[in-house]
Amino acid sequence: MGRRRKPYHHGNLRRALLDAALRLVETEGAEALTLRAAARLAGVSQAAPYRHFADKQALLAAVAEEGFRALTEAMRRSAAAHADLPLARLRALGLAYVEVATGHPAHFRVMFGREVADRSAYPSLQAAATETFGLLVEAVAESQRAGLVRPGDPQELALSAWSIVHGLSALLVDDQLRALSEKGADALAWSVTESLFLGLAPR
Amino acid sequence: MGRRRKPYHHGNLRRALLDAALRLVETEGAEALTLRAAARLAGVSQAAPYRHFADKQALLAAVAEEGFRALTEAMRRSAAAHADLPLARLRALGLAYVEVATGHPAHFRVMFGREVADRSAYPSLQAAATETFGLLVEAVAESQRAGLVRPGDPQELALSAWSIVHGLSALLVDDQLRALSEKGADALAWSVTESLFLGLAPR
DNA sequence: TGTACATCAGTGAACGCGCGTTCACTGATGTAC
DNA sequence: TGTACATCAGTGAACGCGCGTTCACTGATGTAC
Repeated sequence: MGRRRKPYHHGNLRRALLDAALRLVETEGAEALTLRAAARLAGVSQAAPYRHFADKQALLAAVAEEGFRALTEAMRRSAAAHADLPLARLRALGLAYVEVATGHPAHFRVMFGREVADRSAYPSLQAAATETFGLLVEAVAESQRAGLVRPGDPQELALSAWSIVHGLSALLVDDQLRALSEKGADALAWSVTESLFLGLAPR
Repeated sequence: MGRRRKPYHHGNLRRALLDAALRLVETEGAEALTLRAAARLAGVSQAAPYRHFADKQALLAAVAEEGFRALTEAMRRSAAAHADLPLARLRALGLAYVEVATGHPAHFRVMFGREVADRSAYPSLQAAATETFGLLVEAVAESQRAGLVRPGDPQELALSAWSIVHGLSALLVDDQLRALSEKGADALAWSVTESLFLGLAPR
């Protein structure tokens, strides 16, 4: 009762800190993400985050994990549009990957960079990343069953797919292609997945 | 004449700072590279570097540039072993790329990361990177002339090649594949370039 | 060959900064009886 | 339904740190005459 403008307890500070961290990363880049800045943005004292995150690494790991979840979600959604076309599904996964990466470059960097030094200390982060890759493996296997992808260890073939879309994403995100091509990320992603299916060798 | 153990002038401090910076990056990672640490390692005062580098960015840019030069050199050397086999040359370039990256992970990160915020401020860095990519474009064009790579804009096809080897390199360097495969980097690079040539689709 | 002097390459001390983290604390909540 | 008390989630001040950068300086070098 009465004014509750500044309640002592926040309610869901963990969530609020995570949101603040995401906003910081999106708007000012990964190096702007400090515990103090996140606390500031969430409107609490600089010591408050320690009730919810053991240290800075833990916050970064949570941010990275959330990134993998969002990526997986976007890829799944994108593939769902091609329910009964295995190859189109596989390609949609790749295109979505590049789109998410270029749409959230700083977040992408946190997901893959060395900011989280020891990933094995954060099993749920590890799991989220594995799930993302799993989508590709599954789609490759599916396409193999339909005779649309050549035989071979699906995990090995999926790694090629992952490499090519991850590589393009990294080059785009790191602004390496600016001088090279005036094409948009989506056009490049289309061209690169084309090469992935056809190969460089003539048919 | 006399003792010259501690001459006032260093001789080639710029080079010494660059070497120190490289050693720091190699042994302790990119975040250990500070102007002060480089000065310390070179045995000069912390203000001395400013005679040779405008600021920290300039040192980082020089480190990155040196990385691209070494990469280009390694790729060239590697391709030279297959003088008259265009496709083997192309593959050798890719394998060398992955080998250099995984052999010098921290250096690789400085080359591609956002440490150097604005690459366009360092034309010679820009040029060094362009030269590296140029090797791939040239090798693709060469293979096309020999009928070993399908027709198409060589630059576009080379981007696929770059993406796939860069992606694999990035995933390896960022320790993303530990859980996935017990294969070595070279075996993965071999498998991935195989996919690049053959494509995923059956032949 | 000698000398005055401009220029260059270092020194050493200091600045201000924001950071991660710790600490003793206090306000709020919820549970046992 | 009321109350004592343990527990929890925040506060605010402080710590030590290493960093990039600036400044007035000094030692060394090389060049004009």
